[in-house]
Amino acid sequence: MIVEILDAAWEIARTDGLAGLSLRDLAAKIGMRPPSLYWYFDSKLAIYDAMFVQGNKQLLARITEQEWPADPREALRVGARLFVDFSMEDVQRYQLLFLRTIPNFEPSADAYAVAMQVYEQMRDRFAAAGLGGPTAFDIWTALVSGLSAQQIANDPAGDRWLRLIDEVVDMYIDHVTAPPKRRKDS
Amino acid sequence: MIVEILDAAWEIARTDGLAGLSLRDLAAKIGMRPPSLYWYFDSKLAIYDAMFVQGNKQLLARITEQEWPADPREALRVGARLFVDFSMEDVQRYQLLFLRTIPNFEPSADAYAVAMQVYEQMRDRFAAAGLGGPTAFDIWTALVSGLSAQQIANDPAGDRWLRLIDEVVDMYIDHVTAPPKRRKDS
DNA sequence: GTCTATACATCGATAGAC
DNA sequence: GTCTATCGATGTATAGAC
Repeated sequence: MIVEILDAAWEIARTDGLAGLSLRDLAAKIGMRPPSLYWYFDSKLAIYDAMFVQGNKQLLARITEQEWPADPREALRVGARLFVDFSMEDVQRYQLLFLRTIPNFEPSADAYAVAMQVYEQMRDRFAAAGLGGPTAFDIWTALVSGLSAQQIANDPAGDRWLRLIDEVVDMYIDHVTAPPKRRKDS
Repeated sequence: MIVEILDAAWEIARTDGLAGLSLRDLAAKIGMRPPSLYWYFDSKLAIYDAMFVQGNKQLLARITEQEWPADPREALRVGARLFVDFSMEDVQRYQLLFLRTIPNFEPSADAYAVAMQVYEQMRDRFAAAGLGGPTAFDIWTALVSGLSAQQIANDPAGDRWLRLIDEVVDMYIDHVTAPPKRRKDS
């Protein structure tokens, strides 16, 4: 039953926006009365919390199922595409997982733990490719996050930033594999 | 008076979230009754619209006032820092201007025109630095957008991504000034 | 310009019967 | 587990007096 509720919640979020989700509509969509929802969830925020977990688990599954090329360049391309695709697929899910947009909602400890699993999976996969330390990884997350954000905000139905992935990956690899340069301020 | 209303609106948004803005609270904050607001604005969305314009004008002013170094590398650093600083300063403003988070709100034509001015200002300044065409600019906006997004989402009070700006700019400049390489897929 | 009064919808949540 | 009934708050918006 919980699964049905969450499915309906996602569906409503996709049409009315994440903040547009109401317990009335949610209950109606599954042929229930609003109070019945409280048998499954303590509050509306608890529903957001469960959706947050669900979304992160979906992403985690993608990462696990993905076949990861041994070549670092190819691995990065695959990883970036995976993330941007996942974000574009469902903008409301993207908002819930990666932007702080619902007032008073922050993931519970349990939910946050799942999000951390996603982060660690990506970081470990990144480290396995031998592509540098924590700073390099922060730059990498900024690149992927930026491509997603621009794609979703400014060309949600197109591929204006999606198609830049290969070039960005090349830029990034050239950078992290280049010999360190003296800069005037160092 | 309009200015007072908008000031109060921003203040409420900063404490209750952008979506948490209510005409009741807004009127109360400036010693008015809710209906009086309708003398100044046609609706609540019109208030968001005015805030959207205000925020974009603030950013436009920053760009105009900024002293822009002649050296492209320095100019990019300054530009990136300007944008990330501006975003971090007021997360709710960042949400309103750059994320689509309020259900049913989209900027009016007039408001959108101001946003376009910002975009064109940045694009022209970028072109003036002789740093390449439209694709290069799209990559640049993705970089800056990604640094902002990560900084705000994951280290709002720190500088974990802010301090990566110099390195990212170097990476970017190395890329756009490098001789084009043959890639295996080209 | 600002008010009182109020309409009217919607919301999250609880009590308690079944 | 699900319901009816309902609370109390909140929301945007309008009519009309002053």
